[in-house]
Amino acid sequence: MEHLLQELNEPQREAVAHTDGPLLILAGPGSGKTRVVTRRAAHLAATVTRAYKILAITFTNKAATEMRERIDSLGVAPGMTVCTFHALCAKLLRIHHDRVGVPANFTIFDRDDRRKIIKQAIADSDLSTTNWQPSAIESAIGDAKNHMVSAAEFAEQASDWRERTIARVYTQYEAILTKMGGLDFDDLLMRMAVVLSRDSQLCMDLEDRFSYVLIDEYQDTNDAQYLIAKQLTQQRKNLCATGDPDQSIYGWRGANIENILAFEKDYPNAKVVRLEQNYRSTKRVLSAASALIAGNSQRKEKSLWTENADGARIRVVEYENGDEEAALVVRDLAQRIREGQDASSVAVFYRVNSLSRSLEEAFLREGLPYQIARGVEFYNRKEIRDVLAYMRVVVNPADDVALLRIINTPTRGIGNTTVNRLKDFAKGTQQSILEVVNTRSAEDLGRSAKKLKTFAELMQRLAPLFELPPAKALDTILRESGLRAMYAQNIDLDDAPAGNLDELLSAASVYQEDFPEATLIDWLEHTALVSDVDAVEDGRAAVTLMTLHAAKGLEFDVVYVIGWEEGLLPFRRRDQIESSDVEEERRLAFVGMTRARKRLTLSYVRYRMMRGITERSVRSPFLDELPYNEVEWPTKAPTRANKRQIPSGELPHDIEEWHMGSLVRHPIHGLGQVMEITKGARRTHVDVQFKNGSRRSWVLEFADLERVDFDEVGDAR
DNA sequence: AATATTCCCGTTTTT
DNA sequence: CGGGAATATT
Repeated sequence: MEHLLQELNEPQREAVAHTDGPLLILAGPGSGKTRVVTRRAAHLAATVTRAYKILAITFTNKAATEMRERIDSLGVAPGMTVCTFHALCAKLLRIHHDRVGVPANFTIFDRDDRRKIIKQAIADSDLSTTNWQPSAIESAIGDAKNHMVSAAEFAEQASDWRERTIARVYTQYEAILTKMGGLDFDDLLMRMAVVLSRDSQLCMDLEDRFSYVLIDEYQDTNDAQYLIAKQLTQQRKNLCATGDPDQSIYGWRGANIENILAFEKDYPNAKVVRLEQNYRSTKRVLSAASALIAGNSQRKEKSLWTENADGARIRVVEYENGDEEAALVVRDLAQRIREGQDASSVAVFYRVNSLSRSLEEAFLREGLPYQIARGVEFYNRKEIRDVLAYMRVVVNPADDVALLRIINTPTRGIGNTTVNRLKDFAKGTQQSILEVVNTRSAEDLGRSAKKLKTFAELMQRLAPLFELPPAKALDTILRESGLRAMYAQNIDLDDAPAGNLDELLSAASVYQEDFPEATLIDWLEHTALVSDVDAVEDGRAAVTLMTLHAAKGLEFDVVYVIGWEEGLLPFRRRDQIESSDVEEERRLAFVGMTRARKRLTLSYVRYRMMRGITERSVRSPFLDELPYNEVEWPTKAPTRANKRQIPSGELPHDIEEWHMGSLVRHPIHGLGQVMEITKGARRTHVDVQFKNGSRRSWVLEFADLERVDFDEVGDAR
């Protein structure tokens, strides 16, 4: 087992060699975390325990797969459990369904399903979706579940009318879920956390089953996940948490950075290992990123260092507008690629997806291959969801969401009127829609009674499929339902649905081979929880475009991060006075920067068009936090000859902080002072007295003015 | 029931 | 400006 401890630096070795008791691995970017985690798991399996006693939990399937593969390659006996939090909970809830109080065949509802049910719940509560936005209610409920607040508790705590109303919808939402035998993603975690806190015997049994627990990306855990981890390791405290508070970027999704920050308080005798040596980036990249993140107060300090080369200075570039930015960034990276840089090791990151459009156009114009990393897709395609809906009803006939999807797909003459009638019959009863169809008389069902009968017979025929292996069941469904025929008809060259169905079929076959014992329920669960089928293809010779969030965990030789502007990089919603969480935004910028191995370019524009409106923008204050000498600052605006740049500034550049007395600069009139500023409902006017004697006024948005810091006027930098 | 039109809304999104 | 969804049209 000595080889597991080879080729490690000192803290890495310490972490790998640690066996019993709590361990916190604070892993800076590029510090070899995965290597340490996998080695440690292998080491445990070889020394103090057996592989099947180890549980490794990740957040994404991708991470789980990678970890599993790397552990396998270390020559560990098979049997280790490596899975996502959600998959773990789904499995455990399924096994212990009677103790939890959920049906054994519960369906996992995804975001789409959830939205539909929420709309239903809003309607059931006699509210209009105009006044009560489904998305707002959805996030309120999701929030509650992240904090393990049940509908009843929510209602109890509700202090105003709005909250009481949301409580009503939440209650109704839960009622619908229960009736349908469904759990949403948040439920998987919440139910598990709740059952563990009530059932100490179960905790002990599970701790017996999994003696060593390892959690990756611990900074991203929410309250439920935190509790699950805690309860799974109650007796022996064999919890190893790895992560980096500086890379916590999912606070808005319920992740609680305190979980990792307070780890030592939760586990007082915890061993803490800091992985600070970086093997990825140049010294310049690292010091710039470090300087930026030092601006945060909520952190566990690390001093990142590297033996890598100094590297090129970080470039900060100013462009006139988004189109120019896109065009010139693409031209710049095209040049790099021409010089021999591999396109697949080049990436462009942005804060919001909308910035990808102009980039895409630029890539197309330049004729350069690119790929946009957007997850989901495959299992979200209509044809895939159609088939899966059939399977869902087969497995769980109470699943009305799925049933309503397929009742007229392919079209079989069952229209809205009929469907509404069915819904009415089912409402307020414990009957599912399918039961209504099966039990109501022909008179009740109305004109479409015959067609409903035919449909009911179809479902009757499909019902026994639930005990068949997935591929076989899938094939039968495709044939019997008429879906295959339906999709065989339209052969769009673009994306052939029929081909996707075949792909799904082969995925089922592969699954079946991998897990010969698996049932349709397992396969369905798999499809609900594993959706990264066609995420980013690596190895393709294309430049990668993605959001900063999506970039976490990846690395590229050459990185561009665009849109370093006030309101966009520390993102601020227009209607929000407070910028949401500047520290999290700074971490996001940090994550983006630390993806770069060799070259890093940050850009901002003077005018940014968003939602069809062009607005004057102010460069991100984050740029001012970068170390002055490590950065190649913009010298002059490329298309504005006589515009002087401010290389660094301490004062905020926020347009909303313009007030009387502000010093400004105009390309023609030169230096001036704001004499008057009037905020109208739509436009803000400025009146400026210039040093050269002229006095002018503009609408601020269109004024070619730039704010100047007081101490820069004398400073001829 | 399929298609055209208008309307609305706008950050990130591991499962 | 542009996508998705609700609504109107044939």
